[in-house]
Amino acid sequence: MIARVIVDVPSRQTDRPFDYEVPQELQGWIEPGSRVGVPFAGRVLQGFVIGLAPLDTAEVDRSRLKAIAELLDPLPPLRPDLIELAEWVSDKYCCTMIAALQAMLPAALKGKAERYVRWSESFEANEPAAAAAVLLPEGMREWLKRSGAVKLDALRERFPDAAEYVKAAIRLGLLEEQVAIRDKVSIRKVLTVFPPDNVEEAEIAIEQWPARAAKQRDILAHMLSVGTSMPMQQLLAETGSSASVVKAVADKGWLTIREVETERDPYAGRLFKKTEPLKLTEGQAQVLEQIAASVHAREPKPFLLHGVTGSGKTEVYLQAIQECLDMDRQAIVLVPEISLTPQMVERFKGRFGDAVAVLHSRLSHGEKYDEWRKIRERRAQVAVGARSAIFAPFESIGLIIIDEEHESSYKQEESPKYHARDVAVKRARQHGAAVVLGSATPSLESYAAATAIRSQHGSGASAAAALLTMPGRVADRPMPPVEVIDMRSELQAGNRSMFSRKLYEELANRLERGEQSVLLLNRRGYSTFVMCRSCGYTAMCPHCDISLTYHQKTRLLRCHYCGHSEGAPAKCPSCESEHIRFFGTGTQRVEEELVKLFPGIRVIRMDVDTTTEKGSHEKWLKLFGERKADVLLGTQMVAKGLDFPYVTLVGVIAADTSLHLPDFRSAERTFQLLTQVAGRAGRHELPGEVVIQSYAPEHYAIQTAQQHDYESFVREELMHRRAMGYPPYCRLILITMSHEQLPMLTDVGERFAQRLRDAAGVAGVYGRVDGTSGPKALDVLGPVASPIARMKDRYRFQCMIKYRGNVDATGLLNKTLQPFLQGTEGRGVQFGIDVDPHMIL
DNA sequence: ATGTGTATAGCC
DNA sequence: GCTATACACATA
Repeated sequence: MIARVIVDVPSRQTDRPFDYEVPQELQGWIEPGSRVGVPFAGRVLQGFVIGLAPLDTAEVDRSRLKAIAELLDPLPPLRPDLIELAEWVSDKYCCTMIAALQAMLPAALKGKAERYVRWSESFEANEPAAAAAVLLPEGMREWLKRSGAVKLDALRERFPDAAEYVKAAIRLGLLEEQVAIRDKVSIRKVLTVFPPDNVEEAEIAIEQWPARAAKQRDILAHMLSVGTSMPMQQLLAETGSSASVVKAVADKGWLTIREVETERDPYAGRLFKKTEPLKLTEGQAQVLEQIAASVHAREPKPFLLHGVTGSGKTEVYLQAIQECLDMDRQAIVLVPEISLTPQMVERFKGRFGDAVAVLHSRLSHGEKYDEWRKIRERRAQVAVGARSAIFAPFESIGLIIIDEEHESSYKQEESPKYHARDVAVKRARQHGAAVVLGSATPSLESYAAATAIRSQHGSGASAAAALLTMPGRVADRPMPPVEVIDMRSELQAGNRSMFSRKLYEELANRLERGEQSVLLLNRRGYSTFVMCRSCGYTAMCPHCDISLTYHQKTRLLRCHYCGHSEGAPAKCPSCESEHIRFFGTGTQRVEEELVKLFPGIRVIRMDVDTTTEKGSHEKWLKLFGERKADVLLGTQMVAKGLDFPYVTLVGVIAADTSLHLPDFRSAERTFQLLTQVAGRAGRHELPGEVVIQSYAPEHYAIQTAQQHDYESFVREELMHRRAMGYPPYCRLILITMSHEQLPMLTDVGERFAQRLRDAAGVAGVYGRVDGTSGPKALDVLGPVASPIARMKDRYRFQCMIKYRGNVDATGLLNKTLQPFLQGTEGRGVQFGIDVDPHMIL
């Protein structure tokens, strides 16, 4: 038997299965999905078995075939459907198979090889004279014989200058080298104390316990009164005793101490109040009925649920999931990372209790691994999590929900650069599951897929979807009135503050009434750079074409892209002027002004500076929820999914900073942000109000957001996209190439682009793709210098593939790239491919 | 002939 | 990505 193995080498050259013999003792253990250690180019690497085959089908000669060295898990961590999905991902997003496979597993399972050496008993037995003659540093011989296999690192640490001796001993055979793959984290074990089986006897023993061992007696009595096992730590805390005392009782045979496998539970000790299904509004009920019907029919059908903010989408999700669980099938709920707040988790845990596994990036590797195991071992039926939860190892998925489907956090920016929405649609097809894409502001791609636009052009990013709408808020609460303030006329009227008179007034009102406000600063455009006010010098990264950002906490300048950091200069390095200024974050400046205008105001500031610590995000929100602050001030993160009853004012400081970025989605992003943040006001009894400040109040993205008019926005935006020839009227693939030397890069870039055009020509699809609809076509734009023209000391150029209609663009790209990289032409040039890119910048 | 450095093919 | 290998060049 041979196994086809994908090895853990992130390179296109090794991106294919390698054949290995399955050794006798591992027959029956190894299956598709197993994680193994295999010898590869003179070392041992982790790999994944993606298939088994008879020995005679091996692609290389028997003599060249090596055997699998190690099996890493008793149960294969990948299910067959996930292997198939990985193949689909690697195809669609032009990434390596290993990158796709790794994306499906918790990081804890990315094992690395560790080297060991051990004293060879057999060598010593066969050639005792030679063994005795080998020169080794003082004490090493004894240590090695005593300790069995020792880590090479440990050996080096203990005998720092022994390299030559050790190498010689290995060459001779006196020391054996071993390699094993070790995981980053292991299953957590907790010392646990068990009470005695025979309670009566123990009670008698307590009566007769020697008086001078009162502490021991107390511990046994405590264990008896509790009656169940408990962690050692807990016992010590409850009795105020020490471990040696417990051990003494155990040695007498009255208690048992054992290591017990446990889970790291990030929500341990938290009680979630059980909630019952709420009565649905008519709109909610109709939507639920359609989704439930699809779940029951096991139809792999996508729905686009367009529900205004506050229309009660979450309750619909909850009840749809219940339908799914009743059929003994499982459900995945994706939420944007940023809105994966305790509030959100509480709603799911409250309804489904322990059946919920929560997966998000703030968990430690170990915690994530444990939540993942809960799913694989069928102890959880609902996975709630960010992007990567789409790969939750369920057996039979009935429903996949993507909340706030327009969020850009569903697109992974590293390889594999997948979009969770598209993966969801594919996975749903595999399982016969329904998909619900929910949003108050659907992405144009999804909206186009759910309406006629797609059928006209056949080029939507997602499959055709059915459109469901919930136009009204729960309890018929009105959408909050939105006022747009023209900041240009504020300036004309002599107001040079960042607050308009209106916003100032409303803030003052809220303070007086004891109500709360949310202030949003559209962060893009503001940054924390360093500039000299005499000569205009700005601090740049020496490795990347990007300005350094200033971190107040550490007083360091850091590069966002490569991590380079340096001390902040006291005077300008260029002109020696003292007038060098460190511009703080935008939110910081707003906070300063708020405090100046409203002395005594309690402000919670949420931005990257204040929320990097684990749990800090939750902490601030909790404080705000308890009304311990008057204003919640922040960047995008305050716009998402928050729900506080006393928030009656939402202010947007500068609505249009994101409007004029050179990105075709900038209007869409602005509209989404404004609509979402406006939805934070007046969700409960108290009516809400929204104030938007802008320098471009006539822009359609701001006008339509003011009217809460999604349809009008989409109509206008689609016209622009069509005129400019942008998605959803075409599709894009961004190819970024990088090299240390510019001439080499431009040369290779030109040649590769030409090769692509030739390939498209041969396939008969080469042609201009612009706004007008037409037959299928593919165009290659560029190469041009990337917006960040140098990163980590490498120059960057990019090409854009633009295509329309049913063109296999990724296939064409793969077929062109493969031979290009094989040959000597593309030497040293790194290629990065982003299918359906989000960041054009 | 032997050592040191550098480019690169092939990894099963 | 990494390593063994080949080849170039210097050293004795």
